[in-house]
Amino acid sequence: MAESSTNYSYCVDPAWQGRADCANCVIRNMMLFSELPLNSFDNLLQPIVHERYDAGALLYHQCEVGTEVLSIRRGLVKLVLLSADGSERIVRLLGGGAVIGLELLDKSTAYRHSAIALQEVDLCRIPLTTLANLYSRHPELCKSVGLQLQHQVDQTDRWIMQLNTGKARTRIAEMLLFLEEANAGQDGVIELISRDDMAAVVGITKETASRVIAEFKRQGLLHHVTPSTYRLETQRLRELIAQEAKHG
Amino acid sequence: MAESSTNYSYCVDPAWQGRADCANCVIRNMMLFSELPLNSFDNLLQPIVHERYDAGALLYHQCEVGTEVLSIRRGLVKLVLLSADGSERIVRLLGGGAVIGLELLDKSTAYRHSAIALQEVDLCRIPLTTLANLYSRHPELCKSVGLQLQHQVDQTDRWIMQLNTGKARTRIAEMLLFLEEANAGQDGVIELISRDDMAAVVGITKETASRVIAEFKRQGLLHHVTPSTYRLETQRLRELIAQEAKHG
DNA sequence: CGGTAAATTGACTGCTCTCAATTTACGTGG
DNA sequence: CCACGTAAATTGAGAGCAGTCAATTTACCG
Repeated sequence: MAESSTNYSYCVDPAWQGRADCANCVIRNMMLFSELPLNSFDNLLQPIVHERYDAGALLYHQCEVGTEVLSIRRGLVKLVLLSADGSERIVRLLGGGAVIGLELLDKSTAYRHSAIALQEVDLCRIPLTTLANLYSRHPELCKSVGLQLQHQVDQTDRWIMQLNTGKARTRIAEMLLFLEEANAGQDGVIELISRDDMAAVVGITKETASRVIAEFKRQGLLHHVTPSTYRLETQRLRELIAQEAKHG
Repeated sequence: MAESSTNYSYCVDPAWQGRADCANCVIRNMMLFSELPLNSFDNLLQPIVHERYDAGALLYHQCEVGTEVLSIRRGLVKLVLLSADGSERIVRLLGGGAVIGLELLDKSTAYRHSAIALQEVDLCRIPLTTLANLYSRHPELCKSVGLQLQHQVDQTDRWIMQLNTGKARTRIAEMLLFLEEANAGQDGVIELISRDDMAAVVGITKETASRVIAEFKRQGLLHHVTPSTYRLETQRLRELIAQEAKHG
């Protein structure tokens, strides 16, 4: 199991930031406020801030008292649970369109996970007060929140079923296909995550993850494209998964 | 992994049923409609039906087209995902106060799991039309739905972290503690689930589950109380879990 | 009391973990 | 641009835990 030896740098001063322009948001149709009329964002007491973070940045920390919900515009974010003994487990990977920190709406004051950027990430920080403000004028916003939660439930169900069941080879294969979908992978080209992160996703050790990935490379299921990206042989990966399943 | 050799009997004609009396519901304060005024339930076009099922009854089936959300009043229900190869995985255990089938609100037509009673279960079937009806008059109902979803997210996170991580002994111990909480166990007395179900919960084989439970009995962590119930030594179980963690 | 399903137990295999060594990749500073 | 240092990834060897298959016992329902 992965050790939490890493000290994630807390990005207090993000590389890029500014007041968000929700009305002209490029991916507005996938975002939390997609159902709201364009003029809803005038006169907000607290502005919605648009920020950019580098890979590795800590967006918020488990148990930290929070006052903002984060809407991801671009890039991949991991939600991590820390256990008593220092090991950590990744319970979700979320990309553009996802909203994290929604547990704050549940009367609680603290975030329930640590959220860490796995790639360069663009996001909007939405203060709870702003959300309450918008909500009072647009109750239908609640439906969007419900959809967000339902998506997270769905992802976690898949997490258990596909990524945390079966042999290591199968799990890693499923994880690669998952990454490909999350990345909206052009032509099956994805950015791999670290072996530690793979291990924390599928519940094996980093050594086993490394062995499996190395084997996949040798078998031509993974092709080096650029220093940081790989192309997946998605069809063959799917066959491999089906094969393991049949064997039982 | 557990095989889906069992054919669950579809309980079309439940043992006990009648129109629900929501205004006088004994556990109204934990239910979906707890925030609604008492007179909201008059003039409903479609009645909310109260039903009772035996252990083993199939409440609904994965992929079945559904028109009702189920509010559990009493008893334990498992949500099961079936994989391509016939193996199954339990992704949630829900008791009184939980609402299942909420994925139907998400524009989808089919249930995403199979729901099966693990004990005698009392529940209310709430037609989607009734829910829409109530919702139009009481938008605050949306908040209750959000809470339900958030609870399910929280349970699934714990599921991955505690019940699907570590050695078999640890997982089973965590599962027993989970059952104890779900049962609101009097004095730590719980009704055990089958070894197959345990296996499908924590992701091991039924044989390993059996070995661990047998060992726990021998070590006095589990005491026979009645033919169907056992008392847990919760404190010692917690110590066992902490022990395994330290060893790492 | 008999029949069937569930649980237990055994023996053996095989996968994954663990610990350790080595190689590769990467960012920094010369 | 290259040299260097550190972190990440790869690989090996051995042990241990869980999976598999099979036999036996126990529990439960009629």
